[in-house]
Order: sequence, then structure tokens, then C-alpha cells
Amino acid sequence: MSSTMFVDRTAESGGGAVGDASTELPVPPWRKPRKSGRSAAARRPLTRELIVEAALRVLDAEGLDAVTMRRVAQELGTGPASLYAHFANKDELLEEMLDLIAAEITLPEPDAARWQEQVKEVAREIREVWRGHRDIARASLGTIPTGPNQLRIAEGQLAIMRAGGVPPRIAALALDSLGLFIDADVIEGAMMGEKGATNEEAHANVAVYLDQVRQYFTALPAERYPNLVAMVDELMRAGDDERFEFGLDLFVRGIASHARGIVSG
Amino acid sequence: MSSTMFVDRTAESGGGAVGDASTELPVPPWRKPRKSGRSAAARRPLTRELIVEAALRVLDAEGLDAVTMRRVAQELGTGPASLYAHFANKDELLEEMLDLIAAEITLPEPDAARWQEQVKEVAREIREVWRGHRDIARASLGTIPTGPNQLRIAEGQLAIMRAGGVPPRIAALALDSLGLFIDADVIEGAMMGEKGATNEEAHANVAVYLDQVRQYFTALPAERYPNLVAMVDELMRAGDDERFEFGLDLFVRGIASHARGIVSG
DNA sequence: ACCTGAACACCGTTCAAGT
DNA sequence: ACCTGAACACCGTTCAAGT
Repeated sequence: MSSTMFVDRTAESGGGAVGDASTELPVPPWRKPRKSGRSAAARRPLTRELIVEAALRVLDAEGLDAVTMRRVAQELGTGPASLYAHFANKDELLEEMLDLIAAEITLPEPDAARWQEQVKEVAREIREVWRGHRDIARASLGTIPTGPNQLRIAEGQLAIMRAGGVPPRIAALALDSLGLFIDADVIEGAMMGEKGATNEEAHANVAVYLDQVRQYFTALPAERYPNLVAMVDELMRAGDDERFEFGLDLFVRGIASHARGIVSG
Repeated sequence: MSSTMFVDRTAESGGGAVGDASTELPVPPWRKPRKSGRSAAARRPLTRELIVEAALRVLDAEGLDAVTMRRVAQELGTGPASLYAHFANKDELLEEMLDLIAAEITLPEPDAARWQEQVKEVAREIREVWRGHRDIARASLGTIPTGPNQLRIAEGQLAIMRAGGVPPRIAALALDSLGLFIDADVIEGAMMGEKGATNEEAHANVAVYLDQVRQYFTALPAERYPNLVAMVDELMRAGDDERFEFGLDLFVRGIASHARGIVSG
């Protein structure tokens, strides 16, 4: 309940539609534009919120590399210079995009008895939300959370671990390491499926690429790389959810062992 | 011994010096350039090796963002188009840079009795070599190793774990997860110190930035973020070696527990 | 205060033309 | 076969000028 307090999903209204009834009617040719060549989308004055939402639309449709000041401005029917009245630079825009996305993440009420499972739940939740927005994790990796929603999530993760009896030093280190691991996992996953506009195209491309890699590894000289060649099948399972669950389990076991001095199993 | 077989350190000769005796003498003004305005560096015909070495020089001096086809070409006294006779695109150049850097990594002979410590040793070695080349880890994260030196390292890691009795499936998952963690750690570390040409400048900038972050966290409303505020000191230790050792220890304990069914301690 | 056109100093990549 | 100048279609950011 209280965990959704700060959630803001305005970005999902997107698409530029004014209301439910407006289903992209053609503009009557006799109605001239009010002043100059401005597009309909540019009518409303710019705000930070409108800009972030436009950037998010570009991200979801085309990936982080497509999120340029020029492309976002185009989405709003204006030029790149106009954005600098609201954001000092592109990094500031990326930060706000990341926090708006972080708003989608919901947290459980800390339950001391279930803290290990809850740490995993939150990690999976962060991963899924990140994965829902292409390669946004690239903007998260290596940054210190400062936005309200990123702070809310960090606070929630710490609360769960502290409730479970994890000492402060261990909880802090775990928060940090786990964040690195989640971001890295999502970035790897996004890189695999980055080509191809549609999801089907991306899936097909990944399959073709992985098959080429498998052939390459199989053709490697076995006397030089005996383990690599022998373990092709195990190695090719990368990118799967299995890798993430494996690493996640390692982390939580380890945190628990640090918390209580010995592993319970 | 055999681990250094493929090592190639030619990149470290760098700087454009021809031999030990040539200590940057001024060019006599009466000696006209041989044909046109070509610089001395451009005299030798281009090869893939010369290009990769030039790119590595730019990387070490200015970071990965400075490694552009134009900047590398400039380093060689030519134009960007010339590089495309030797590399299909920038990604191919980055791959070869990464593999040349990976050549610096040395591996221990697998010792079944010490496999856990050896896994850690190799992880630390990879981290140190990556850290020695700015943010090159950004080019490693999310890519499948294909170059000879990257393959050599993966093979070595697998050999150590297999010698220690780690089952193939676990070894493959661990290799993958550990790679993600190392790359992410180095990227985070590099982002912290990315500003400032000299190391002293970078260090000073990081200190200033971290102090600002500390103040920001301390000023946060304690009723909303009780754990974050209470744990500022623990959280600010990020980027330190402690975080890496913590995560590394988690991984190795976890691998061992998967290998033998239960943790020995 | 907010917005804009034009410019500055860059990108990766291509291609016809040279040797 | 290798190299090049020039061009194409982009970048982030600044700034004087407009409203």
C-alpha cells in the first residue's frame, strides 16, 4: 500500500492522444495552422514532465541510443535547444527518465520471517521493470541513486534486510553488489536483443547469432580449449533467466551466511 | 608459463618513439616533409596492429568515449576512412582492443586443492587489468568472448573450477555471473573517476562529488528514508575494494556450496 | 521566462577517385 | 590492395535574437 505512494505512471498515457475519443482523425485540409508550421504536439508549452515522457516513448520504441536531445525535441515538435530551458544537459534528462521508470517498481512490506525471499522478490521486480524499458539499465549502472523513486527502492531493500537481522555494513555492501549484478544482467540481455524494431525480429536475430556462436565454439581446437569445447551446451544457456536466478541465489545465501555467521542451508 | 603464451604487450611501447635513444628531438626546420603534409607517424603503412595500438593509446590517455574512428585516425596521421580498409566497423576495432588488453591477464596452473582461492585470484587479476585501461570494461559487458585471449581466460577459469570438482552446469553459470560482476564493478569504478585528465584531478573530483552525495543523503528526511539516513557511512564506502571482495566472496562460497551440496565454511 | 534558428565542434560510415 | 577527400546523416551544447 504505502509502497505505491510515490508511483507516477503518467508516462504510460503516451502516444500524443488528447483523450479516449480522439482516434487519430485526419486534419481537415482547409483548417490552416494557427500561426506557423508548428505541429499539433507542440501547441502545449514544454514542461520537464512532457519532455521526460517524450524521451520515454523514444526509449521504449527505439532504445537508449535513439534517445538524443534532437530526437526527443522532434517528438515534441520543436528543436533541441528548447529542451535546455528545462534540463541543464542530457544526463539530467536521463536521471529523470530513470526515476520515472523506477516509479513502476513496487515493494513488499518487510516481513522478518521471509527476508531472504523478499530480497529475491525485489531483485526480480527491479529486473523486470528495467527489462520493460529496453537498455535503460545502461543509465543506471554506476550511478548513485538520487531520485525519489530510486531512494524509495534502496530504502525498501535496506528495510527488508535490516528487518531480517542483516548487519548494516553487510546490508550496505549487498545493496550495492546486488544493484551492479541486476544492471549488468539487464544490459547483457538488452544487448542480445537490441537489433530489429519488432520483438519477433529481435528474437529471430538472437537465435541466428547464438547459433553462429555455438558453431564457432564447437569448431574451436579442443586441445587448446578442452573445457570450452566440452561445455558448449552449458555455456550457451547464458541470457536465460537461469543465470540470473543462480547469481541471485548466491547473493542471498551469502548475505544470510554473513548475517548469522554460518549458512543454514 | 603456458598461460603467457599468447601475451602481446606491443601496445605498451606506445608514444610514437622509434627507439630508446630517441628522446623527442626537435625536427630540423630545413628538412622538408618527404611528399606532402604527412606526419612522421603516418610514414609506415597502416596495419590492424598499428591501429589497435593507437586506439589503446587514446583509451589509456582519454577514456573510451575518446576512442573514435576520427581520433584514432588522427593519432596515425590519417583520416577516418583509412581505418575501414582494415576494420569493418568500430565494433570490430573495440573487440580487438579488448583482446589485446586481455593478453595482459595471466592465469595460475589449476590446483585442485586451492580452487576457491584461485577463482578469486583470477577475478582480481581481471579486475586489475581492466582497471588499468580506464572504462574498457564497457566494451566487455554483455559481449560473448571470441578473441584468443578472452577464450584463454574463460578456458582457464573453467579449468580451475572443474579441477576443484565444480559440476559443468554450475561452472558455466558461475563463469557468466562472475564476468558480469567484474565488468559492472570496473565500470562503476571508472565512472567515479572519469573526469580530470590526470589521476590527481580525478581523485580530487571524486572526493568532492562523494562529499556532496554524503551531504545530500544526510539531509534526506529521516522519517521517509530511516535506513538510508542511518546508514550513510556504510553506504558511502562504495567503489572501495571492499565491495568487490564482498561480492567475490559471496560468489565463491555459493559456487562451493553448489559444488558439494553444502557449505563447508 | 521561455523558446528558437543557426552555428560550433564533433560523430560513424560510404563512396568515387586516386596510387 | 590500400588509401584518401569529400560528403551524408547524424550528435550535444551554446548563444544571440525573438516573444
